[in-house]
Amino acid sequence: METDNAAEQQHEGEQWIEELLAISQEEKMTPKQIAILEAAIEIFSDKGYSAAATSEIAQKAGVAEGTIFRYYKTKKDLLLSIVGPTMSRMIAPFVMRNFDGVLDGPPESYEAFLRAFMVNRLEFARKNFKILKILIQEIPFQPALREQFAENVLGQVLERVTAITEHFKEKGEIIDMPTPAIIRFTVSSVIGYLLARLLFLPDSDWNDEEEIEQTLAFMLYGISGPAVRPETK
Amino acid sequence: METDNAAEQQHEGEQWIEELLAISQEEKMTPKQIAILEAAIEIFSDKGYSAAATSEIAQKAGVAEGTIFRYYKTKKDLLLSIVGPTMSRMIAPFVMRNFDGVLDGPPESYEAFLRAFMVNRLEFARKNFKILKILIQEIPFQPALREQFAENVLGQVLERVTAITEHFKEKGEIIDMPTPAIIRFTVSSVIGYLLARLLFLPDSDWNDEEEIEQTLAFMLYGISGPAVRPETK
Amino acid sequence: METDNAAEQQHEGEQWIEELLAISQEEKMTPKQIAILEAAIEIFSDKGYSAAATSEIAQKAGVAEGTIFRYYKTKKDLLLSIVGPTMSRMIAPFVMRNFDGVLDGPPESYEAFLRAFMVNRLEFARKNFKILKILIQEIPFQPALREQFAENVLGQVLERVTAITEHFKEKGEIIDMPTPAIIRFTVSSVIGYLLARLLFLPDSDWNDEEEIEQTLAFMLYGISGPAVRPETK
Amino acid sequence: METDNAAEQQHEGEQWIEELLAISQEEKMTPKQIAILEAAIEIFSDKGYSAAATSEIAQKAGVAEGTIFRYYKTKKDLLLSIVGPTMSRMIAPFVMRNFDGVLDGPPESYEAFLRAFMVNRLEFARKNFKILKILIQEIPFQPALREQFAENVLGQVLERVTAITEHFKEKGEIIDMPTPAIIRFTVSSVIGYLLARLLFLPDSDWNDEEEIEQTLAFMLYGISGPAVRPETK
DNA sequence: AATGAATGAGGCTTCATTCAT
DNA sequence: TATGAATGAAGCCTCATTCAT
Repeated sequence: METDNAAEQQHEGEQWIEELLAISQEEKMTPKQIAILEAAIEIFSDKGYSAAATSEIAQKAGVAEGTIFRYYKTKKDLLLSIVGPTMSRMIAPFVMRNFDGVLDGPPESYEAFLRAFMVNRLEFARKNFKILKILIQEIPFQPALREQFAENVLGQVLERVTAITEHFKEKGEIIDMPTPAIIRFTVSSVIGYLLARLLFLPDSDWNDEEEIEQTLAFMLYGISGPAVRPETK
Repeated sequence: METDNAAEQQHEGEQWIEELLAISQEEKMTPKQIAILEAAIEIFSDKGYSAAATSEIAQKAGVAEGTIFRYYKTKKDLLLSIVGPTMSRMIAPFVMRNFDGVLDGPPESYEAFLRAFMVNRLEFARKNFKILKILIQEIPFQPALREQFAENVLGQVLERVTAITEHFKEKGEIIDMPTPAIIRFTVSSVIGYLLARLLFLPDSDWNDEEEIEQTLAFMLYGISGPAVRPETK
Repeated sequence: METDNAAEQQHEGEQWIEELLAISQEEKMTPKQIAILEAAIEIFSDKGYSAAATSEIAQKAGVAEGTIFRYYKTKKDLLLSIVGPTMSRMIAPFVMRNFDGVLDGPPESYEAFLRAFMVNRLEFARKNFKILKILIQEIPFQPALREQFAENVLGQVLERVTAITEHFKEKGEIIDMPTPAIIRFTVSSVIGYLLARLLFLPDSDWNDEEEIEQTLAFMLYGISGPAVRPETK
Repeated sequence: METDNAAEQQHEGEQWIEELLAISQEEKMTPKQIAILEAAIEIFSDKGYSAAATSEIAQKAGVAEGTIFRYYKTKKDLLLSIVGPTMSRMIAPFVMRNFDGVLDGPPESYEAFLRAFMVNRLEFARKNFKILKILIQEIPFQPALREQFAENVLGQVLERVTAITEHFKEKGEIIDMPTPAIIRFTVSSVIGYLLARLLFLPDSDWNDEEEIEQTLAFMLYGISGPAVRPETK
């Protein structure tokens, strides 16, 4: 964590590099390849995939134009090499048993589960912000991405999340409403927070802990005041 | 409503044309100009602004490529001519007094207000879905759009919505939480519904009335079940 | 003459219009056609023939784009309609007997002839400056113009000027040097003055009468000073 | 000189290439870049800058159209890269001390100076004829060129030439007439010769040495014959 | 006679990709 | 392995010219 913060302060927004370095050791990436990815993320994120020029990426990476195409057959390959693995890591917690890494054991309560989930994914989103931006921008236009997304997220993740949701519904912690709706509500709320936090107002003073608690309270109890709460009549 | 649905079935996703035709009568658009806009919306929405070729737009519109540039000085002009006016109409209800057109009078309750708002904006989003998609995709890359968005939405709309929210907070219909957070929660939930309804699963069988009621219930009372509701302990 | 000066002061550099109006009465030009010529001269002169757009000419002339092509089949036609007649008028004095209009009778002396010639052609060049600029710019690129120029100037004019020059050579007023060289010297000197006067330094204070006398003195006696004059040794 | 003539006969009008090759060795031009310049000079000179198509230049140079833009960002850049350096070399003799390269020492007489100057600049103009043609054609329309011309020629050269002229005026070799007029006379005469020699009648049989002497005689003593020479009366 | 909407060929320029070094 | 010169297809845009009104 401390080294993490240090890295963040050194060059804000490039925290993804630690993840990438981990991969690079496994997959034997050369420094040039890393530089290319780093530059590509920056420029894809800034200008969009279509408007980004490979020549500009090469320049920013400090390599020759041709070098990019030694590592990635096409520009689209480069894009997929960036967002593909991130997509896998994005949904990693869901495909592990018992949400390893998110929860150390089986979640005691739905609230605890949601809280752990938010903390964990906020951290992830912060570290991979630029890549996620590229992913969101390009999913509508890249069938390859859409497919991978559909298979993984709408396939595996939804299945897993549905199971969890229904588990807590049976335990009475969640009201009796169609599971898809419940998932939609929670996902909307969490993503709403992430977008506000990282995209729309990244420079505000955010008290993450407090905001997460408020968002949790909203998801669980809504925003109705005493005047309309049935139980307080 | 019925004619609306008929139109939808005729050519799905081109409902915007009725809005546009209304404008065309006011602003005297020629059939060719309408065809250009129609084609541009389709192609921008499908491939993204940067990846869309003016030659393809011309072909789809059934005009010569040069004709596009008689009406719009540049490709970017064409983009702005599409999303600019839509942006204005997007926020139109917020800048009217008492939400004319959304509510006939001042809203009796926060719930009634939210319900009217959702119905109204869902209708709007449905009619302008492709343009809204273009708008969302391009806002990050087009300073001109960002500016207009910041001025209008973050300027006028937030001010208006804040006032309404605080009005109902004072009346006790909304719990005592920071207004920005409350706005974030409601906006997230509404947009979450719109996206699921129109973008992610447009082909599902949606019972809009019921979904809206459920979303309202979520926003007001949350998803906690009897096991955790404080008052039922 | 007085009206002439008045016109000059009204809008400097458009004196050609009087010549044009004279023609228009003969050739029945409509006001629109005159406006087109006027605009074309301005724009051809400013940006060059190739870089001038017919649309800009139409706009400046206050006519529709198509109207130009009712009077002139092509853009090149328009050019030729401007410079062709001016070319004829440029050499007009040479093809008249006894230089009518330049000299009232046969020239008494070579000096008198040169003086009258300079005064007369300076006046002409001043009135037709923009057209002459177009002519000089385009002669290298327009075979039609080159042909007309070769036929008229190198044909008729040179013949006439040669005759005059040799007439005065026989009378001993001009030294015994090849006639082509003599013509070259005088033409260079006269044109050199015209260019300096009208093109390079049009805003200087010019005393035309004095400058013409000095140029005459140069042509006749050169610039050698007493130290090298043979006769003054 | 002989090799020079040989080159001229091989491909007429491309003598500039020797100058360019000298530069290319210093500035490391590739053969393709030289071919592009060569083709551009030819075509700009033939059709004028505006009417020249980069596609035609590429074809004549034997390269792909895109290659031009690797070396020159824009078509205008290509133009400036051709005429800019030539402009510098055009005035080079004037900015050197004592006219190095034109005169070996300080000029003994005004006549000797003028003779050396004519020989030297005729040689230069012959070698750079096409580029000079482009320069003259485009100066009125290219502010960048006009500026450079004004700064260099009207700035440095005039100053230098004025000094020389006044030097010889003091020595009595030049008559007492305003210096600007004297400069105009000489420049007109020299340029008149160059144009006749290279532009108007390049195919005549020219005896350069004799023509230069005659032109010198004209500049110094004029064309008046014995009948009107004051001193011979 | 005059218009101006429409055309489409052609202009300049960009850029992903290749390949000889 | 890495380079970067070279490519040429494709992109955006201009403009002379036509033609129905």
